[in-house]
Amino acid sequence: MNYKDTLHLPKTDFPMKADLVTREPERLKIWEEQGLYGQIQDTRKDAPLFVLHDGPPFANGDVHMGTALNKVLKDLIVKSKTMAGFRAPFVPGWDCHGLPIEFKVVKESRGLSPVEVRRKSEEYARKFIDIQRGQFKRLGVFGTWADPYLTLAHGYEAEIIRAFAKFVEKGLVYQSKKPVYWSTGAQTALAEAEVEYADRTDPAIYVKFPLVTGDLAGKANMVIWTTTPWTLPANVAIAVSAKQEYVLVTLGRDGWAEDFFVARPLLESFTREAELQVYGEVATVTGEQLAGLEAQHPFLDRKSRIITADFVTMDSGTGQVHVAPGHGADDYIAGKQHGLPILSPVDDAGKLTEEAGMPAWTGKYVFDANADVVAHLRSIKALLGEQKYLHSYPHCWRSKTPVVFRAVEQFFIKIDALRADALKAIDGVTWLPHWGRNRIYGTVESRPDWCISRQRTWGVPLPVFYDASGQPILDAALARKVADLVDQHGTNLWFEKNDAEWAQMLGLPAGTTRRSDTLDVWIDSGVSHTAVTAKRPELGGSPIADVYIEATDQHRGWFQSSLMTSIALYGQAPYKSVITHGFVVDKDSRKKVSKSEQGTYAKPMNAEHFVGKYGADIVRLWASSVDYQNEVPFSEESFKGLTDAYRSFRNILRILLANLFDFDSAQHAVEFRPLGETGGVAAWTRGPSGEAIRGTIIDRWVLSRLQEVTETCRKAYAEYDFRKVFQTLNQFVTVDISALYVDITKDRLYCDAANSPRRRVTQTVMARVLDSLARLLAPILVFTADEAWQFAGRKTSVHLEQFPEPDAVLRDTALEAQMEQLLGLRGKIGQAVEGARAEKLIGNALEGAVTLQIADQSLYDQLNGREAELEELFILSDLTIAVGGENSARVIRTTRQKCARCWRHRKDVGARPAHPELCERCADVVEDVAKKTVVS
RNA sequence: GGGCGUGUAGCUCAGUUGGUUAGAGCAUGCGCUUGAUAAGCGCAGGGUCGCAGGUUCGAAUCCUGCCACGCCCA
Repeated sequence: MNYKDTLHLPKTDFPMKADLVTREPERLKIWEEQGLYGQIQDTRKDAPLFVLHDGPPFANGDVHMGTALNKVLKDLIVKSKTMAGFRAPFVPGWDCHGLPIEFKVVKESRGLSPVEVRRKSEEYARKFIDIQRGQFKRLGVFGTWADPYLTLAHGYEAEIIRAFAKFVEKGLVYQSKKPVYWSTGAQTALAEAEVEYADRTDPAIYVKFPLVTGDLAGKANMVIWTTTPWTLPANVAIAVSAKQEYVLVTLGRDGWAEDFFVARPLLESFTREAELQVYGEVATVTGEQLAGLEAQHPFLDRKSRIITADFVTMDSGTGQVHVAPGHGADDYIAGKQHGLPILSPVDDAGKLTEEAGMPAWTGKYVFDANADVVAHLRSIKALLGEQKYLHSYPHCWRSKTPVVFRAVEQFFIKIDALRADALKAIDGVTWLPHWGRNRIYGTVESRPDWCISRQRTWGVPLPVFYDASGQPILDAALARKVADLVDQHGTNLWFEKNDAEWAQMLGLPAGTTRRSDTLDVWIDSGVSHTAVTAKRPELGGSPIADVYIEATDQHRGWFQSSLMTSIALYGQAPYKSVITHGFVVDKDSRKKVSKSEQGTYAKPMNAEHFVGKYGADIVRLWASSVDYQNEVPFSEESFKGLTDAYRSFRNILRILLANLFDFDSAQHAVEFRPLGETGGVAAWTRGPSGEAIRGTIIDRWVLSRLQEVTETCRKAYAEYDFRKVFQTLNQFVTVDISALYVDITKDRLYCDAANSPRRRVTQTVMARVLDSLARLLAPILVFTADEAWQFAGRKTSVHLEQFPEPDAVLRDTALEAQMEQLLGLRGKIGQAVEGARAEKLIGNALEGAVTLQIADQSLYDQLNGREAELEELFILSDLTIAVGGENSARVIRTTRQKCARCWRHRKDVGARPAHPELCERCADVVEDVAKKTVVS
């Protein structure tokens, strides 16, 4: 007879195949229709507020795995905080202005007017905002997607200008002609964060400067070393090291010889590299003694003054440094100290101007002019040596052209006025990982004044007017008036109206002009604490957020720009804690995945590719499984491994659901109760009849483990340690639930009478595990957890729920320890069974008769007489236990008969004459089933 | 070149104040099951814990140096 029909086999419609790629969008649509995000906020209306403030991604390019990691991590925080009982709104944003967009637009169509460039740039930004928004939503990220914050919104732009007004009011803004990083490719000043270093070969030359004052006038020469010959037209001084010894030596070659000053430590390397002979030493002086003398510029009618400076090192060169205050930061400072002129005879495109004083070079790109300068120096016999010099040199991150230092009129924010407060504020912030504190501290400690003006079109205009004489009017009230107009009309107004119209609108005298400079985009995103955090009612009205989380490069970027502006505006940091994550890098090349490299990868790196191939839940599982605090190596291979982890989660949810097919918790659930005096062990009482049933070891153990897992996960979520959540749940699911609990309880679930107490106990435990698992997984597997929740018969989304609370009554550490021992014994049995199998004694373990020898007397005493429970626990038919020796197991073939229904080999098979093939338990069940069938 | 950080099995990661034979999941191999079945279970192989010294009865863990990689700075 076939008894299969009398079993309670698992049954569910929850599909084994996830098919996330088609199913996720359907669920997404339902969530949207229900307004799930709004519902979540409603359920948390009165809960304590937790604000994660979104750092705005740039509105350019597709969402790649790096962006996806960032956004998913944010979502994991927001969702886990929500489920921990907070009201955690998420307002996503985009950084919309800036060079990369303008660059693309200008490249596409040349010769556009500023107004047209801005219109196209906005179009471009909005296009990518839509693309990215779609991709972020598809990843299951919840937030106010219909109403994000955009730095190009009129209201936001107005706040930027108001912030500027405040800076002006506090006397933080000044204008100065100062050397800045200048991109000749993009024709603008660059922020430090926009500069990247790359190798480059330049001519390194030694240049003669004859002394023209002092005793040695006409008799001795200075000699400098430089790798930027094109800056020589701007030379106004030569710096020496005050305390350093300089030796006057006679140098020459091929019959020619002259006297030169050279720093003693560099004499050897200089003469070797310049291939000069040392004919004799004439005198020795210190740098201080040289100071004040003047040398003749090699090709211009100008004197170059000898000065002392700290930045002169003995690393390379001659110990005499060519100083061009218009072309270097150190040079500028030295120039200021000594009252030297600031020359910068280079135009926006990096071409030498007439001011350079060399008509033949006018219009030459500076890096091309190098060769002309060298040739000219050689022809006038001022060149003492030349080499090719490979060095790491700053380049523009956008145009990839080498950067020049160029002095232009720019506006700056005085960092010195903010530095002390900023450093103090840094120590009031929690940095995660903790070394982030040092990172930003060092950056803030050493950063120079903030150059906030840009010669670009796609940005917020610098709200400064110039009087008839061309002097800037730095006036907060005026800037605020501009802000009010911008609030209504947007910043396009600045470009659409002319000077006269602006003067009229603001009541300024005729002849007042304005310029086309825009503000550094780091100001845009840097004031989001004011334009968003403080302004959005749902975010609580304070500019201070609970947490910022971005990639590590933002220590120099957004974390810092936000900090400095916040210090200027409020005197405090805009965040309570800052978390950083590493970059996603290609596993093989170790190359960072970034937008500017997009399209250059051999392998796909777009989030869309992986979402479309595997599903968002897999991408999220990936994000939760990696060590995000470090660099995150990424390959499709390792990504595939996660699909297996996903499957184990899904299959567990499925088998739990399936085993609960005839379980109605209101009707069948048993109660958990402490056992009282016998200890913390839990027992159960059945509802209606009230008889006490003690759960078996495995039930009580799983419940205990569930409490531990719950506690661990809650704590890990609170510490943003998602990897730990992943590991913990993964192991719980694969080992404790799948390999142990589900496997062990199959017999009772399938074969016991439907209402058998131990069957209902098991289902009660499984229901509890399912419930906890779905909640604990919900922030990570947003779609799958919700799907399981729905199949568990819940009418609303799991995302409206809270995390389970660990129940101390159900925790039983003594039992856990005992289980540890039992699992050790289980291992011994497993090995013995394998052995017996290899010898063809048995096929499967149920055919074996196992004798288990237990070394520990007290364990044996506890187990003796509980063979039936142990047979179930070890999934055996025939177990005998003995004590002594060491833990071991022996297996022979059992002599017991196999029950045709439960397939176990039992002593009592055939005890019921009516059912000769069955064990008693199965006979009872079958008879009961038969009766019922007759009745109905 | 300087600062910060990282380096444990093919992959993703655990390794408590130093303490038995360094663990888990996945992957691999070999079996079992066919009543979770495009599933489930078991067993096995796989690591000189980046390298070299040192402290210690004992080091993946503490110290020093080096190597590789990353970020930041020059």
